Amino acid sequence: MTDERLAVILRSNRLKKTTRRMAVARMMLDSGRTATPAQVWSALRPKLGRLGLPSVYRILEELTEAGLLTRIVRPEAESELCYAACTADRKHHHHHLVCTGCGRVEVVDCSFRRLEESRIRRRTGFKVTGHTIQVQGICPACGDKGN
Amino acid sequence: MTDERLAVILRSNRLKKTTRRMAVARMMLDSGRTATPAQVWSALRPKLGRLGLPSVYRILEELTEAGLLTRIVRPEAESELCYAACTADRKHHHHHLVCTGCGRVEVVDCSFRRLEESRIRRRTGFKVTGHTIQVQGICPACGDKGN
DNA sequence: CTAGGTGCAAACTATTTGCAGGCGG
DNA sequence: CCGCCTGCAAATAGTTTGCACCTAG
Repeated sequence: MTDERLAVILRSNRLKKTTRRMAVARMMLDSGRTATPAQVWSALRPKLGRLGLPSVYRILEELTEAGLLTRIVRPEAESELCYAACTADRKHHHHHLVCTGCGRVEVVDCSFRRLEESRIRRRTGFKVTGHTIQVQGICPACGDKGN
Repeated sequence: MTDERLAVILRSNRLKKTTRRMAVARMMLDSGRTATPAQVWSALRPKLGRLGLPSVYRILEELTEAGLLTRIVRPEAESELCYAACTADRKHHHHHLVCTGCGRVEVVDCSFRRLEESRIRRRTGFKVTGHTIQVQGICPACGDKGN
């Protein structure tokens, strides 16, 4: 994504185009990988001079709110916040596929609703209102390295 | 589950049959609902006299290790530990269906592997190594109440 | 200019650990 | 009576908040 497009998105979410926001957004969008607040902080602090960890938390949250990022749950560290860029259309329900080797994130569209909801209702009587699917895997690059 | 059966499971996991462990296990098994450490603590403290919150954390962890409980992720409070009794066979891969009304937990067997893994591999090249599915819904009892 | 952004310090929350004393087998 | 169990206090880790100063628009 271009800086211009990014700036437009920030503006339409009433967020000023600041050095820190642009840097965080750039890093997340360009890497296509998961990152924790602490990881973002240590990656950007050298380049930005002073950078507060609380600012990183705030910015990641704002960018998520703005639809640029998404929260990722890593089963091995559920309690730690983790984000990834997500440029997929929000209206199109989808899931994230996370490489346990490098943190790379891919989007897969969702077949869960169609396939499972009626089956679950029939068997348990539960009316399904939502679901969270997080798929772990090894991306092609990491797979090649490993073998 | 009977107290005898419970005691056997504790013993086979090299855990002594103590008042606290039995009380926590009983509460979780009998309710069939999710509970956080703090909830377990406030429910049992009156009955047990002194009970340390750290003990509750330790016991919930041990019972999970012993296969009596399972960790539940609630999307609305991901960072807080939460457990539920899970008597389903571990070898039989399954998912948990959590009622957002009352915390009741049901088991649904897993159709994800069969249905999705090959599709994902074909489309993205990722080799799927694991997945977490948490389904939220409204149980029949809560549904009736609501309407 | 002025509202929003940011660094820093400090507060908070949930969780974990160390250890002295207690209790089950 | 030995070694696991537990309460308590304190430490930790991650996250959030308050506030004075700064900067984009």
